[in-house]
Amino acid sequence: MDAVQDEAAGKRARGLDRAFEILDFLRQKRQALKPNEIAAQIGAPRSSVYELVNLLLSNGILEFTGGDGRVYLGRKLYFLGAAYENHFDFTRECEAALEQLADETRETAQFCMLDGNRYTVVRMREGARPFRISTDVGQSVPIPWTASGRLLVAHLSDQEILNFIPPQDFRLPGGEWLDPQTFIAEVRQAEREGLFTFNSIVDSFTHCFAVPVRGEEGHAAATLCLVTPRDDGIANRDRYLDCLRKAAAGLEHAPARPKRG
Amino acid sequence: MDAVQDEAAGKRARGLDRAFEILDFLRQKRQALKPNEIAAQIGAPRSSVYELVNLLLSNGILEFTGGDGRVYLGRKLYFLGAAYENHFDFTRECEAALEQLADETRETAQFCMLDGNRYTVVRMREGARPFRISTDVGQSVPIPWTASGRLLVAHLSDQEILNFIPPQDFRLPGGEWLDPQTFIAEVRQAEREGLFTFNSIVDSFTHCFAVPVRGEEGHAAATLCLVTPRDDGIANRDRYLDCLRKAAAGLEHAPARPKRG
DNA sequence: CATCAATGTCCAATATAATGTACATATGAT
DNA sequence: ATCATATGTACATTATATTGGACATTGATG
Repeated sequence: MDAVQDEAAGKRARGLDRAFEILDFLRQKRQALKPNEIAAQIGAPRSSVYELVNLLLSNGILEFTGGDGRVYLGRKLYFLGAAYENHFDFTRECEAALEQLADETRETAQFCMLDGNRYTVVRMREGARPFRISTDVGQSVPIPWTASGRLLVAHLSDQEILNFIPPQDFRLPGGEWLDPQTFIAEVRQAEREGLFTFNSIVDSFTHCFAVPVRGEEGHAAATLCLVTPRDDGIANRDRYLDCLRKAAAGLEHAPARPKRG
Repeated sequence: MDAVQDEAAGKRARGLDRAFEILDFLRQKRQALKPNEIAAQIGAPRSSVYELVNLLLSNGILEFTGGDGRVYLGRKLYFLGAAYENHFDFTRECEAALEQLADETRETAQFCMLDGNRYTVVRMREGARPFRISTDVGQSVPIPWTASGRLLVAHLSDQEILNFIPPQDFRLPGGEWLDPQTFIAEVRQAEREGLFTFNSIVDSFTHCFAVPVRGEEGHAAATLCLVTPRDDGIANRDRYLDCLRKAAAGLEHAPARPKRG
């Protein structure tokens, strides 16, 4: 992911950066891996990875699991993540908003945020349809692939957006390239309207709705989304958008509120 | 916490260790702090802390929050923690067990684990009494202060226990010292009986019950506890222990189960 | 005003961390 | 048996990360 800084060949990577590269890689893979596999797949020197993995193991950041010396994210990370969640206590309100959306629309509802320079589904409530439409929670995805992506970068200038999004993320899953200028135009449109909807680029049968959840600084700290079958989405467009806006209003300013104090 | 390795004076700390020391410190404090304050309070060189904090900020591990350049744990940690929780999916069963305990006993019920070489309450359900007895979730506490602590180290040898627990953690909150040999005797007793109960050392009015939740390796991966007023605890001892054992049985082998094979 | 403490930035020195390489072992294919 | 691949360990080299200390700024206090 951050292999961008390979600009100057033969440059050493900093331990901290490599360490978090390893952690992020394990998160993406969602499975325990051997140090050797990690090294090969992230393109890092084996000796460095072994050294870092051992350090992380001794700190409880990684844990042995799955046997054969495989490692995965450790309990310490759970504790740290829980502390974050506790501090910016958005979980309760978030679940309530998703619940409400699911009740009112019977569609799949998602709460999404940026994960660095990519997009991720933080929490999800599946719809009540016989055939559910769902996504992997916690996987990060290129920003341009998603409706929410248009909203989440809207506070940046055009140039900042281009700097922020990795160039290869404009390549869509099918292989075609999305013109960055087209993307930026959609971002500005989303910004003006305070919403974005489209027929999903990542498949051929869903329609996506996204509205911003604004944080203290006034820009989209997160989004609430609905993922629906195309027909239903287009048929219920106005009602669904109303539901989303209502739910988002209930969340505003919640994400940044500290627990006590 | 890990200031133990100050053994050789004038030794440089490794960036990774220092970084996680900072993260852990923020978790303990449960509030945003300025880099300068962090440096002063953990006894690290200011220049090092500034450097590391900036690195962690640029990785999303820390975030500016609270103004005045204060930093706290970042969103990335939440994502990593969520991935851990997802992999070792104990949350659902855990909540169910606590719910059940709360229903049956009306007392405060806790799910506890080791956090490195200390003890921490991972999840809690408050009792239904007019005056609730509760603890801070996520604070780490010396192992010898808790009933659970006797169970969580029972798989170690006597010597390993002494090496594992920081010596100063045998000092009780009142200032008195707990004899390590007494502690070890209690550990062995807890191991034999598969439970530990006592009048809490940290206050004068509670009685604590703890039973192990055994993981795949057969030793206590976690504990379930009840914290009760002393009278009630002693009066209902047998019933409460039955409830705990039943709830723990429902959790066994759950903590280590990966989500998808 | 003078002084002190708190805060952040900058920089050179050197202890050491990241790396490449060699080595050891196991496993499976040819 | 021979070779190739996957995996882990050990170590010397050198690029650099950690650190101490100088410096600048701000705000509070006497």
